[in-house]
Amino acid sequence: MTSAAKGSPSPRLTRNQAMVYDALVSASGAMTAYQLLDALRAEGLNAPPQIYRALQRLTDIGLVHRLESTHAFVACQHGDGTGHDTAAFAICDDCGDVVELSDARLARDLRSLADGSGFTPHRASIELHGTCERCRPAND
Amino acid sequence: MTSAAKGSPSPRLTRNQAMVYDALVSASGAMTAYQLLDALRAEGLNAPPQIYRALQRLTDIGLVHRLESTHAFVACQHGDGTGHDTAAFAICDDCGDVVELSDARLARDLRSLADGSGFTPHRASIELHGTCERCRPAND
DNA sequence: CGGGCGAACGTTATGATATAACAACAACGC
DNA sequence: GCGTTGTTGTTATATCATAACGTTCGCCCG
Ligand SMILES: [Zn+2]
Ligand SMILES: [Zn+2]
Ligand SMILES: [Zn+2]
Ligand SMILES: [Zn+2]
Repeated sequence: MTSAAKGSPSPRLTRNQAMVYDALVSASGAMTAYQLLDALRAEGLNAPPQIYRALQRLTDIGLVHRLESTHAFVACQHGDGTGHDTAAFAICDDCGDVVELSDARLARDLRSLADGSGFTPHRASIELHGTCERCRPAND
Repeated sequence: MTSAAKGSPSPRLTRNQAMVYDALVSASGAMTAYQLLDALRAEGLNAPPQIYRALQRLTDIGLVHRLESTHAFVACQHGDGTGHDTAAFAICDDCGDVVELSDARLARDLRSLADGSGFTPHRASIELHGTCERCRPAND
């Protein structure tokens, strides 16, 4: 029924989880929890916990990423959320567009940098703020 | 008088800014704005805007960094806050300790990764969560 | 000296983000 | 049927951050 509940490697989504995920996929960029709530009131979601619970599950299984620097959430741009341990996000401060970048070299550098100080990383949050290609000519 | 107002390249700090900065330097790790407020009530700071304004100025001039993933603030560990455009933070989820890492290779990789998608970065937020050296044996 | 002016301050109120807690309900194995 | 487990809907509350406004401070210049 929803675009996400089919034959993916992820566990099946509940109704609320699918609604939130579909909203994020339809959106061209990131959305905050309360933007999602506003968008989904018409479909029966009324209160923050319903949104945050769905987002928690979706981020746990890797279908959605949380952008710490903007308190927003974005659908994973790598299909089903499998296979990237170190993702970086390029966030355009002009238009809000978000691109998910993945790079093995970056992951390796981060790991070795952490190792150098005896740190064992479990997760990383890498967010670049700046201007995207489309917005650059305008404010050059 | 304060530890920061001397012959640095930064402008002199006001009384409130110095109080907040000193509190962060004294703290071994990061503090949230409201933790700072609680710590500085005895010295006359009463309301959130006083804290947030000082933090804004301190982060603008590079003496303090904001940790997006924990909504906390930490004094720059590179002396006076000059000369690092790409800092990464290793945050121990066990003890809260924060180490500021700086690496030219990481900065270069990030820049080339962004360039590859036409993105012009202005600032980066790189935060690693995990376990620090001292805490690792305990929960291995 | 004494305005004039811009930055910083103190205060009140409010906005934005996120979670605790609990009762009702559905799904499943037995 | 019946316990177990996880999801749901709901209310209330906690946590993080800023708007707005009048006052005071520091400092330059006439
Ligand atoms: Zn992804
Ligand atoms: Zn843009
Ligand atoms: Zn620093
Ligand atoms: Zn630790």
